[in-house]
Amino acid sequence: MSRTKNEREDGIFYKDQTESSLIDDGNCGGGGSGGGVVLKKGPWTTAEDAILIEYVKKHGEGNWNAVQKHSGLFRCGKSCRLRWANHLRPNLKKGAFTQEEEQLIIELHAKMGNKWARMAAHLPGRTDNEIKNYWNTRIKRRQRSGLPLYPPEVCLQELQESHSTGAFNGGDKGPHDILQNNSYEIPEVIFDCLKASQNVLPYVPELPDMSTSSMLMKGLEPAFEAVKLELPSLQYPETELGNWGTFSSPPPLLESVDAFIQSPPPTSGAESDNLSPRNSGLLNDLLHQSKTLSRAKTHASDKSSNSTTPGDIVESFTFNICQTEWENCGEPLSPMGISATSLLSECISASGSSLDGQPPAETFTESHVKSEPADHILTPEIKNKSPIRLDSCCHDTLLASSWLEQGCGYDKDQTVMTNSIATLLGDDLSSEDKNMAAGTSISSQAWGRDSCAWNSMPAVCQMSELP
DNA sequence: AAGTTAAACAACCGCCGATAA
DNA sequence: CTTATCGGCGGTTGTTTAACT
Repeated sequence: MSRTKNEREDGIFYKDQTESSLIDDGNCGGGGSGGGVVLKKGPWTTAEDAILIEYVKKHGEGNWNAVQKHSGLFRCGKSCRLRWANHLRPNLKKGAFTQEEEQLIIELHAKMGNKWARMAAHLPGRTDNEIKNYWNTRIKRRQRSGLPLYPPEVCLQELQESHSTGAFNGGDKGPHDILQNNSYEIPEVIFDCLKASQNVLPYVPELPDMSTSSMLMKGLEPAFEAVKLELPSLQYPETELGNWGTFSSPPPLLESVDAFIQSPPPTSGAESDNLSPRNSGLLNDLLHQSKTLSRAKTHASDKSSNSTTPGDIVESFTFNICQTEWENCGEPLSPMGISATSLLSECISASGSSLDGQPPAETFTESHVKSEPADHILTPEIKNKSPIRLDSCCHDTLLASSWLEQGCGYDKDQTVMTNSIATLLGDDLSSEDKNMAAGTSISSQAWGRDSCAWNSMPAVCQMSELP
């Protein structure tokens, strides 16, 4: 699509241009640059563009708030900067991304996450906004079709790079790492685990930002990570929500979860850094994982529900693997602490307390990162490893102990757990979960022990309770 | 042909860090 | 040292168009 509104609408105001003009709210144009002047919003006209171009030619970039003062352009400085950066500045490359660019974006995103500006620096002529839009569209598209966001080769490449660059060197972050993540604080407890389990979690640079469930998913399906990490928190594809018909849990429940997830932890501000917006991907974890699990579970019995693409099959397959892995962990059935504790226990095991001198993390990686067939993963060897993880699953110091203890006692007192969850998540969940506990709802499928969604929950707790 | 959905694009908003006053 | 301002960034929303039913 090469359409440009300004070309088409040359000189013609859009409806909202004439109606939505707003007094500068201070956020835009800062400092009342207009002194109450009504600043225009909405699409730019070519006339405005010309003014801005002329202004920049004369005065150069920067000092954007002066544009309105000196050029007669009724636009706030921010708007001018954005317009210039995204559309008017020279050497901008227009048109669709080339395959090379797309590949680069994927690779860069695997390294950097949602650092659009940094990614744009690697793509001459492209803007962060373009890349961001591309990526968001890609996410939707891939998610809709049930495909992993990252191609396997990218995952492998990242894995190899993370190994070869020593990116897992604990507190000694290399320049590469620092450059890319200089604003991130890596929780020590997580990091220590990671140091010992490099193979499990190949994408070091992303670690501070990802939910623990995402970390686990990395181990299970590296390509899946970005879907969870980077999906804008409120851009839930409606088709996804539609898939909740498979479950009895409606979207509002998830919103509650999301609110819970995104609520700043009560303990400290530093932790909120770790719950930066990108961590909002957890809800998407829930959505996508649940959807996929649902597909996986219902695939055999309900082939008529949706047309199934090969990608769907692959992903469902993958999640059967994932699910089986969790089941094999034999961890508590509670909504709390499953995937995360699995992961952490994996880390703990690998960090020196592994049983029988086995390298569980390595095995883990061999099985999943390399995307080996499920029959490999489902081998008894793997299953036999489950006690190792189970062994330390409840040692997770990151979880609220009492709550976790309740959670670990799922079989004994799920009601207690249910009430705890309900306290946090509200009545919607409460009723759902009670149904589940009572075995009266099909949501048990979604929220029971097999549930990736529930398994994702502890990530929140853990991340928020990190020191 | 009309309605619906997905994709692409543009722009705004809010937050945050840097820096000048 | 504090405050205000600016610029940048990432998230989100809204609009338009193309494709599909």
